[in-house]
Amino acid sequence: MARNSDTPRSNCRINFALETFGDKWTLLIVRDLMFKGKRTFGEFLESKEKISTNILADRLKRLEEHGIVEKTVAPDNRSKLLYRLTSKGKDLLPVMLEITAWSVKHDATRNTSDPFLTMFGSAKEEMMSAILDKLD
Amino acid sequence: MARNSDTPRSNCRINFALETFGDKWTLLIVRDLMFKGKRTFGEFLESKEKISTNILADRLKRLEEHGIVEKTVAPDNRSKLLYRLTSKGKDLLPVMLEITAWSVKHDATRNTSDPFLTMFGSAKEEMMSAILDKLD
DNA sequence: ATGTGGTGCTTGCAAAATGCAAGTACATTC
DNA sequence: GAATGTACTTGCATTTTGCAAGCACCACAT
Repeated sequence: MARNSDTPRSNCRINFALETFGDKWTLLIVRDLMFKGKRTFGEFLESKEKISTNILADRLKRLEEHGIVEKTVAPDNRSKLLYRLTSKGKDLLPVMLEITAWSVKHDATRNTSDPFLTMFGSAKEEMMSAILDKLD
Repeated sequence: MARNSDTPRSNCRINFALETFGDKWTLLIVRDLMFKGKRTFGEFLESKEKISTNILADRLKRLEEHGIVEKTVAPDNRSKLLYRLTSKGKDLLPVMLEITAWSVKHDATRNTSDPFLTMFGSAKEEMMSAILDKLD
Protein backbone atom coordinates (compact mmCIF):
# COMPACT_ATOMS: atom_id res chain seq x y z
CA MET A 1 0.00 0.00 0.00
CA ALA A 2 2.22 2.78 1.35
CA ARG A 3 0.42 5.55 -0.39
CA ASN A 4 1.36 8.48 1.83
CA SER A 5 4.00 6.49 3.60
CA ASP A 6 5.05 8.88 6.34
CA THR A 7 6.74 12.10 5.37
CA PRO A 8 4.57 14.74 3.71
CA ARG A 9 5.66 16.03 0.34
CA SER A 10 5.52 19.56 1.76
CA ASN A 11 4.06 21.38 4.72
CA CYS A 12 1.51 23.17 2.57
CA ARG A 13 -2.07 23.11 3.82
CA ILE A 14 -3.59 22.13 0.52
CA ASN A 15 -1.07 19.32 0.35
CA PHE A 16 -1.92 18.23 3.89
CA ALA A 17 -5.52 17.83 2.83
CA LEU A 18 -4.63 16.06 -0.41
CA GLU A 19 -2.52 13.54 1.42
CA THR A 20 -5.50 12.86 3.65
CA PHE A 21 -8.34 12.66 1.15
CA GLY A 22 -6.81 13.31 -2.27
CA ASP A 23 -8.12 10.37 -4.23
CA LYS A 24 -11.23 9.30 -6.08
CA TRP A 25 -12.85 7.33 -3.25
CA THR A 26 -12.30 8.79 0.18
CA LEU A 27 -14.72 11.69 -0.05
CA LEU A 28 -17.42 9.39 -1.39
CA ILE A 29 -17.32 7.55 1.92
CA VAL A 30 -17.46 10.87 3.76
CA ARG A 31 -20.42 11.82 1.58
CA ASP A 32 -22.23 8.58 2.44
CA LEU A 33 -21.64 9.15 6.14
CA MET A 34 -22.46 12.84 6.06
CA PHE A 35 -25.43 13.05 3.72
CA LYS A 36 -26.79 9.56 3.15
CA GLY A 37 -27.00 8.13 6.64
CA LYS A 38 -24.86 5.14 5.74
CA ARG A 39 -22.92 3.49 8.51
CA THR A 40 -21.80 0.00 7.60
CA PHE A 41 -19.32 -1.62 5.23
CA GLY A 42 -22.16 -3.20 3.33
CA GLU A 43 -24.01 0.08 2.93
CA PHE A 44 -20.94 1.81 1.48
CA LEU A 45 -20.61 -1.03 -1.01
CA GLU A 46 -24.11 -0.36 -2.31
CA SER A 47 -23.29 3.14 -3.52
CA LYS A 48 -23.63 3.75 -7.19
CA GLU A 49 -19.91 4.25 -7.81
CA LYS A 50 -19.29 0.56 -6.99
CA ILE A 51 -16.21 0.71 -4.83
CA SER A 52 -14.53 -2.66 -4.48
CA THR A 53 -14.15 -4.32 -1.12
CA ASN A 54 -10.38 -4.07 -0.86
CA ILE A 55 -10.36 -0.35 -1.66
CA LEU A 56 -13.21 0.28 0.76
CA ALA A 57 -11.41 -1.58 3.54
CA ASP A 58 -8.24 0.37 2.81
CA ARG A 59 -9.96 3.76 2.81
CA LEU A 60 -11.91 3.08 5.97
CA LYS A 61 -8.66 2.09 7.65
CA ARG A 62 -7.01 5.27 6.44
CA LEU A 63 -9.92 7.42 7.52
CA GLU A 64 -9.72 5.86 10.96
CA GLU A 65 -5.97 6.38 11.12
CA HIS A 66 -6.51 10.02 10.25
CA GLY A 67 -9.15 10.39 12.93
CA ILE A 68 -11.89 11.33 10.49
CA VAL A 69 -13.97 8.23 11.09
CA GLU A 70 -14.42 5.94 14.07
CA LYS A 71 -16.14 2.60 14.37
CA THR A 72 -18.08 0.79 17.05
CA VAL A 73 -19.61 -2.63 17.28
CA ALA A 74 -23.32 -2.64 16.50
CA PRO A 75 -25.48 -3.16 19.60
CA ASP A 76 -27.66 -5.76 17.89
CA ASN A 77 -24.96 -7.75 16.11
CA ARG A 78 -21.38 -8.19 17.21
CA SER A 79 -20.11 -8.92 13.71
CA LYS A 80 -21.52 -5.67 12.41
CA LEU A 81 -19.50 -2.46 12.71
CA LEU A 82 -20.95 1.02 12.70
CA TYR A 83 -18.83 3.76 11.20
CA ARG A 84 -19.38 7.42 11.92
CA LEU A 85 -17.68 10.77 11.48
CA THR A 86 -15.59 12.20 14.28
CA SER A 87 -15.67 15.95 14.86
CA LYS A 88 -12.65 16.21 12.58
CA GLY A 89 -14.72 14.44 9.96
CA LYS A 90 -17.73 16.65 10.53
CA ASP A 91 -15.48 19.64 10.03
CA LEU A 92 -15.29 18.59 6.40
CA LEU A 93 -18.90 19.70 5.94
CA PRO A 94 -18.02 23.19 4.61
CA VAL A 95 -15.58 21.61 2.16
CA MET A 96 -18.20 19.14 1.01
CA LEU A 97 -20.80 21.86 0.54
CA GLU A 98 -18.46 24.12 -1.42
CA ILE A 99 -17.52 21.19 -3.63
CA THR A 100 -21.21 20.49 -4.15
CA ALA A 101 -21.90 24.13 -4.97
CA TRP A 102 -19.07 24.17 -7.50
CA SER A 103 -20.33 20.99 -9.15
CA VAL A 104 -23.91 22.18 -9.29
CA LYS A 105 -22.73 25.35 -10.97
CA HIS A 106 -20.41 23.68 -13.46
CA ASP A 107 -21.86 20.28 -14.26
CA ALA A 108 -23.30 20.95 -17.68
CA THR A 109 -25.56 17.92 -17.44
CA ARG A 110 -27.50 19.54 -14.60
CA ASN A 111 -30.16 22.13 -14.32
CA THR A 112 -28.79 25.63 -13.86
CA SER A 113 -31.43 26.80 -11.42
CA ASP A 114 -30.75 24.22 -8.77
CA PRO A 115 -32.47 24.70 -5.40
CA PHE A 116 -29.24 23.76 -3.66
CA LEU A 117 -27.53 26.90 -4.83
CA THR A 118 -30.26 29.29 -3.72
CA MET A 119 -30.51 27.63 -0.34
CA PHE A 120 -26.73 27.44 0.04
CA GLY A 121 -26.43 31.11 -0.86
CA SER A 122 -29.07 32.35 1.53
CA ALA A 123 -29.07 29.94 4.47
CA LYS A 124 -25.69 28.27 4.67
CA GLU A 125 -25.56 28.07 8.46
CA GLU A 126 -29.06 26.65 8.81
CA MET A 127 -28.24 24.09 6.14
CA MET A 128 -25.12 22.99 7.98
CA SER A 129 -26.89 22.75 11.32
CA ALA A 130 -29.67 20.67 9.83
CA ILE A 131 -27.13 18.22 8.40
CA LEU A 132 -25.07 18.01 11.58
CA ASP A 133 -28.18 17.49 13.70
CA LYS A 134 -29.01 14.35 11.78
CA LEU A 135 -25.63 12.74 12.44
CA ASP A 136 -24.87 10.31 15.32
CA MET B 1 -4.16 7.12 -19.81
CA ALA B 2 -7.95 7.01 -19.83
CA ARG B 3 -8.38 7.82 -16.20
CA ASN B 4 -11.95 9.03 -16.19
CA SER B 5 -12.52 7.67 -19.66
CA ASP B 6 -15.94 9.07 -20.47
CA THR B 7 -18.91 7.87 -18.47
CA PRO B 8 -19.15 9.11 -14.89
CA ARG B 9 -19.43 6.51 -12.17
CA SER B 10 -22.58 8.26 -10.96
CA ASN B 11 -24.34 11.57 -11.38
CA CYS B 12 -23.56 12.63 -7.82
CA ARG B 13 -22.10 16.11 -7.40
CA ILE B 14 -19.33 15.05 -5.10
CA ASN B 15 -18.44 12.40 -7.63
CA PHE B 16 -18.50 14.95 -10.45
CA ALA B 17 -15.91 16.99 -8.58
CA LEU B 18 -13.80 13.94 -7.72
CA GLU B 19 -13.66 12.87 -11.32
CA THR B 20 -12.43 16.35 -12.17
CA PHE B 21 -9.85 16.98 -9.46
CA GLY B 22 -9.87 13.88 -7.23
CA ASP B 23 -6.18 13.03 -7.15
CA LYS B 24 -3.06 14.05 -5.33
CA TRP B 25 -1.74 16.58 -7.87
CA THR B 26 -4.46 18.55 -9.61
CA LEU B 27 -5.32 20.90 -6.77
CA LEU B 28 -1.65 21.65 -6.20
CA ILE B 29 -1.55 23.15 -9.68
CA VAL B 30 -4.71 25.11 -8.91
CA ARG B 31 -3.07 26.28 -5.69
CA ASP B 32 0.02 27.45 -7.55
CA LEU B 33 -2.12 29.36 -10.04
CA MET B 34 -4.48 30.78 -7.44
CA PHE B 35 -2.20 31.67 -4.56
CA LYS B 36 1.38 31.58 -5.73
CA GLY B 37 1.29 33.54 -8.96
CA LYS B 38 2.79 30.67 -10.94
CA ARG B 39 1.97 30.49 -14.61
CA THR B 40 4.42 28.31 -16.51
CA PHE B 41 5.24 24.63 -16.76
CA GLY B 42 8.66 25.30 -15.31
CA GLU B 43 7.27 27.21 -12.35
CA PHE B 44 4.88 24.37 -11.46
CA LEU B 45 7.83 21.98 -11.57
CA GLU B 46 9.63 24.02 -8.92
CA SER B 47 6.98 23.46 -6.26
CA LYS B 48 8.09 21.64 -3.20
CA GLU B 49 6.01 18.52 -3.86
CA LYS B 50 8.18 17.73 -6.91
CA ILE B 51 5.64 16.71 -9.50
CA SER B 52 7.21 14.88 -12.41
CA THR B 53 7.01 16.24 -15.92
CA ASN B 54 4.76 13.56 -17.37
CA ILE B 55 2.21 13.91 -14.57
CA LEU B 56 2.29 17.68 -14.81
CA ALA B 57 1.73 17.57 -18.56
CA ASP B 58 -1.15 15.15 -18.08
CA ARG B 59 -2.84 17.21 -15.37
CA LEU B 60 -2.50 20.47 -17.27
CA LYS B 61 -4.06 18.79 -20.29
CA ARG B 62 -6.90 17.50 -18.14
CA LEU B 63 -7.44 20.88 -16.49
CA GLU B 64 -7.63 22.46 -19.93
CA GLU B 65 -10.06 19.80 -21.16
CA HIS B 66 -12.23 20.49 -18.14
CA GLY B 67 -12.14 24.22 -18.79
CA ILE B 68 -10.51 25.03 -15.48
CA VAL B 69 -7.28 26.31 -16.98
CA GLU B 70 -6.39 27.93 -20.29
CA LYS B 71 -3.05 28.67 -21.87
CA THR B 72 -1.66 31.37 -24.07
CA VAL B 73 1.70 31.93 -25.71
CA ALA B 74 3.93 34.28 -23.74
CA PRO B 75 4.32 37.68 -25.42
CA ASP B 76 8.09 37.72 -24.94
CA ASN B 77 8.89 34.14 -25.90
CA ARG B 78 6.95 32.00 -28.32
CA SER B 79 8.14 28.75 -26.79
CA LYS B 80 6.83 29.76 -23.37
CA LEU B 81 3.21 29.12 -22.44
CA LEU B 82 1.28 31.00 -19.80
CA TYR B 83 -1.36 29.08 -17.91
CA ARG B 84 -4.15 30.77 -15.99
CA LEU B 85 -7.42 29.93 -14.30
CA THR B 86 -10.67 30.35 -16.18
CA SER B 87 -13.71 31.59 -14.31
CA LYS B 88 -14.63 27.96 -13.68
CA GLY B 89 -11.21 27.56 -12.13
CA LYS B 90 -11.54 30.71 -10.07
CA ASP B 91 -14.82 29.35 -8.77
CA LEU B 92 -12.74 26.77 -6.92
CA LEU B 93 -11.53 29.50 -4.56
CA PRO B 94 -14.16 28.80 -1.85
CA VAL B 95 -13.30 25.10 -2.01
CA MET B 96 -9.60 25.87 -1.71
CA LEU B 97 -10.16 28.18 1.24
CA GLU B 98 -12.37 25.70 3.10
CA ILE B 99 -9.78 23.00 2.53
CA THR B 100 -7.12 25.34 3.87
CA ALA B 101 -9.24 26.18 6.90
CA TRP B 102 -9.78 22.50 7.63
CA SER B 103 -6.07 21.77 7.33
CA VAL B 104 -5.06 24.68 9.51
CA LYS B 105 -7.47 23.45 12.16
CA HIS B 106 -6.46 19.80 12.01
CA ASP B 107 -2.80 19.68 11.06
CA ALA B 108 -1.26 18.85 14.40
CA THR B 109 2.14 20.06 13.26
CA ARG B 110 0.83 23.62 12.98
CA ASN B 111 0.14 26.40 15.37
CA THR B 112 -3.43 26.39 16.65
CA SER B 113 -3.87 30.15 16.63
CA ASP B 114 -3.25 30.66 12.96
CA PRO B 115 -3.99 34.13 11.55
CA PHE B 116 -5.63 32.50 8.52
CA LEU B 117 -8.49 31.18 10.61
CA THR B 118 -9.30 34.47 12.31
CA MET B 119 -9.18 36.34 9.04
CA PHE B 120 -11.15 33.64 7.23
CA GLY B 121 -13.76 33.68 9.96
CA SER B 122 -14.25 37.43 10.05
CA ALA B 123 -13.51 38.66 6.53
CA LYS B 124 -14.09 35.83 4.09
CA GLU B 125 -15.43 37.97 1.27
CA GLU B 126 -12.65 40.54 1.49
CA MET B 127 -10.11 37.74 1.50
CA MET B 128 -11.59 36.22 -1.63
CA SER B 129 -11.76 39.55 -3.45
CA ALA B 130 -8.16 40.30 -2.61
CA ILE B 131 -7.06 36.96 -4.05
CA LEU B 132 -9.15 37.26 -7.19
CA ASP B 133 -7.95 40.80 -7.81
CA LYS B 134 -4.39 39.59 -8.04
CA LEU B 135 -5.16 37.03 -10.77
CA ASP B 136 -4.77 37.66 -14.52
C1' DA C 1 25.18 29.66 -39.18
C1' DT C 2 26.17 27.55 -35.32
C1' DG C 3 26.23 26.40 -30.66
C1' DT C 4 24.32 26.95 -26.00
C1' DG C 5 20.55 27.35 -23.06
C1' DG C 6 15.54 27.88 -22.01
C1' DT C 7 10.94 25.87 -22.31
C1' DG C 8 7.57 22.35 -22.68
C1' DC C 9 6.89 18.42 -23.26
C1' DT C 10 7.24 12.69 -24.73
C1' DT C 11 9.06 8.07 -24.07
C1' DG C 12 10.53 3.81 -21.74
C1' DC C 13 10.45 1.12 -17.99
C1' DA C 14 10.05 -0.33 -13.06
C1' DA C 15 7.10 0.21 -9.05
C1' DA C 16 2.79 1.05 -6.96
C1' DA C 17 -2.20 1.37 -6.86
C1' DT C 18 -6.55 -0.24 -8.60
C1' DG C 19 -10.24 -3.42 -9.99
C1' DC C 20 -12.20 -7.78 -10.11
C1' DA C 21 -13.34 -12.38 -8.48
C1' DA C 22 -12.87 -15.57 -5.12
C1' DG C 23 -12.05 -17.03 -0.57
C1' DT C 24 -11.90 -16.55 4.67
C1' DA C 25 -13.44 -15.68 9.48
C1' DC C 26 -16.64 -14.89 12.82
C1' DA C 27 -21.63 -14.17 14.50
C1' DT C 28 -26.31 -14.88 14.25
C1' DT C 29 -30.37 -17.39 12.93
C1' DC C 30 -33.01 -21.41 11.81
C1' DG D 1 -24.96 -27.72 12.66
C1' DA D 2 -26.22 -25.61 8.20
C1' DA D 3 -27.26 -21.49 6.07
C1' DT D 4 -26.96 -16.67 6.01
C1' DG D 5 -25.07 -12.02 7.14
C1' DT D 6 -21.14 -9.10 7.84
C1' DA D 7 -16.57 -7.54 7.16
C1' DC D 8 -12.99 -8.18 5.36
C1' DT D 9 -8.31 -10.60 2.81
C1' DT D 10 -5.96 -12.62 -1.05
C1' DG D 11 -4.33 -13.37 -5.80
C1' DC D 12 -3.73 -11.67 -10.07
C1' DA D 13 -4.34 -8.82 -14.30
C1' DT D 14 -4.66 -3.99 -15.61
C1' DT D 15 -3.84 0.81 -14.95
C1' DT D 16 -1.50 4.65 -13.06
C1' DT D 17 2.52 6.67 -11.16
C1' DG D 18 7.34 8.00 -10.64
C1' DC D 19 11.83 8.49 -12.34
C1' DA D 20 15.35 9.32 -15.80
C1' DA D 21 16.33 10.30 -20.22
C1' DG D 22 15.47 12.17 -24.61
C1' DC D 23 13.28 15.33 -28.03
C1' DA D 24 11.51 19.54 -30.47
C1' DC D 25 11.18 24.18 -30.81
C1' DC D 26 12.60 28.90 -29.92
C1' DA D 27 15.93 32.68 -28.57
C1' DC D 28 20.18 34.61 -28.09
C1' DA D 29 25.38 35.07 -28.39
C1' DT D 30 29.45 34.31 -31.09
